[in-house]
Amino acid sequence: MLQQSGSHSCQSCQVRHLSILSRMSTERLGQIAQDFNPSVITFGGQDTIYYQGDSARYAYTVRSGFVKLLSILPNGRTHIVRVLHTGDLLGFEGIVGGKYAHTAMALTKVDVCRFALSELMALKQNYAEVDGMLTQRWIQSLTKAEDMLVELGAKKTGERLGAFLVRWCESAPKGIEGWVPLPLSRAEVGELLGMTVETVSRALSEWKRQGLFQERGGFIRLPDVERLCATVCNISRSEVLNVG
Amino acid sequence: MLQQSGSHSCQSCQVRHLSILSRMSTERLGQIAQDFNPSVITFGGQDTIYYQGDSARYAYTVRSGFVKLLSILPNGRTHIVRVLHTGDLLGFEGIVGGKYAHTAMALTKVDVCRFALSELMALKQNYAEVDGMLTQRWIQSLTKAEDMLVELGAKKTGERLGAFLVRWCESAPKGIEGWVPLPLSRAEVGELLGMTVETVSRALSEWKRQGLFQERGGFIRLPDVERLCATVCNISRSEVLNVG
DNA sequence: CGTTTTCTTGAATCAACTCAATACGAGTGG
DNA sequence: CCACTCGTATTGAGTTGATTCAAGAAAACG
Repeated sequence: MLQQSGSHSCQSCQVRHLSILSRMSTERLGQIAQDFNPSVITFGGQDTIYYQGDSARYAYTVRSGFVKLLSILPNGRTHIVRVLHTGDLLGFEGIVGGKYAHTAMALTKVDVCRFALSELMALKQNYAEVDGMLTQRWIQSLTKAEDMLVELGAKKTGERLGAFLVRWCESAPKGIEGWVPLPLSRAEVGELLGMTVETVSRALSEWKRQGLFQERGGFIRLPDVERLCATVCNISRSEVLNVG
Repeated sequence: MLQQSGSHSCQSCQVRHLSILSRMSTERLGQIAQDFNPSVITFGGQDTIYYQGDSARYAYTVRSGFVKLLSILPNGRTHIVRVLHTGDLLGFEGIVGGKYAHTAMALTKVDVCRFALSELMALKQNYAEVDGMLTQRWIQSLTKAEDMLVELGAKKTGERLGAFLVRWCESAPKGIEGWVPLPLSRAEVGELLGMTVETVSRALSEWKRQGLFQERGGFIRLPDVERLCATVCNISRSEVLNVG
């Protein structure tokens, strides 16, 4: 499934406040209309948005749904590098080296806004607001990647899974009554956190039994975050997340 | 040990070609002299350049020597996030959030060029060459961090160590006859790759016996990279433990 | 409804860790 | 120069956390 619904107007975009254009005034937005021609495209779950190594012509912003970025090793193993949702930018790394660094795959039905990298670069040069947002995004992605690196390098499986769940529930778009969508299979969680399906399943089952974790049709809930953190490594929430 | 040798001239800088100013013409360089006032500072091995969480006023470029960036977890464990050498930029993340994300520590005697973040940001705004270089650096660090993430998430200890050695020998400044400086203790290699001192030591000793790895006073050499890779990827128990 | 995929659970195995002891090397001071 | 220390590296033995292999149970799908 792949559906293209033509060019949209940035002015009327519902998720612009989450995008790299969030700092732009409405009048400035009008100016860019001629040089910036994004398309809105819809992908179905499991669809590939682009492939690792493909020559990169476009970058994308997620309008709705979830996307995973994965790195495929020569030996066939795959690792999920990042999971993206509304407002996140992907494919931008193409401006250095000209190739996509990962394969981007839709985890759910996904709406993206697609635009040429060349147009984005022009925008960055001519509009300080865009340049500032891009800078901010990179530093944030770098910080996030490095945080993950520390997770993988210095923590045990249980701690990693616990920290992941807590962070996910805090950052993902919330549903009702604390139920948060988690469009990842056990296997995918494993690929993200560097552990096997079985290990993920065992830990989640155990926490379910202890009333620390609930799940219903693709949504999850953590009834007692403090206690989960304590159980996982006998430390507080802030320590699990490594925040001051 | 900390020694400040006052402001230097970018024009006469020996390592400018490796820095974020590499793309600037000599005449353009003259223009920035009034607004850009870097200092050259020397640190001794083990000195801390800045601390994780400190409010960030400066960024630095490594002129010579090696620097480690480390993340310290609440439970006391530390993880080395990156090792930097000549030409690398550090501390730049301070422009978002205003704090350093890591502790930067000198592994050897180190010369850095220090400049105010505010000055760097002004430079970035006024000179497209600098902006371009920063962008490039940023994407490269992100790509590197994500590569490391995959290493930690999807590979076993031997594979990680092997890959690290090969990469190090390819990217570090070379000495004579293939001897490359490695200013990291076994413990530090472990902190970088998420394994214990003992595991690092065991693998290196084994490879030494097999003639795949040599070491002399802080310098290392890989006589047969191909065979090392072959050995590392066939993770047979008898080979690793040398039994049978 | 059966079929397929995903999830769970158990048992056995193994890689990597911890603990512990020894060896090496650099530096210090008698 | 040797004995002493201190930090680092090596090596061994035992333990354990996580994996692999395998078999059921539960969802999801057409």
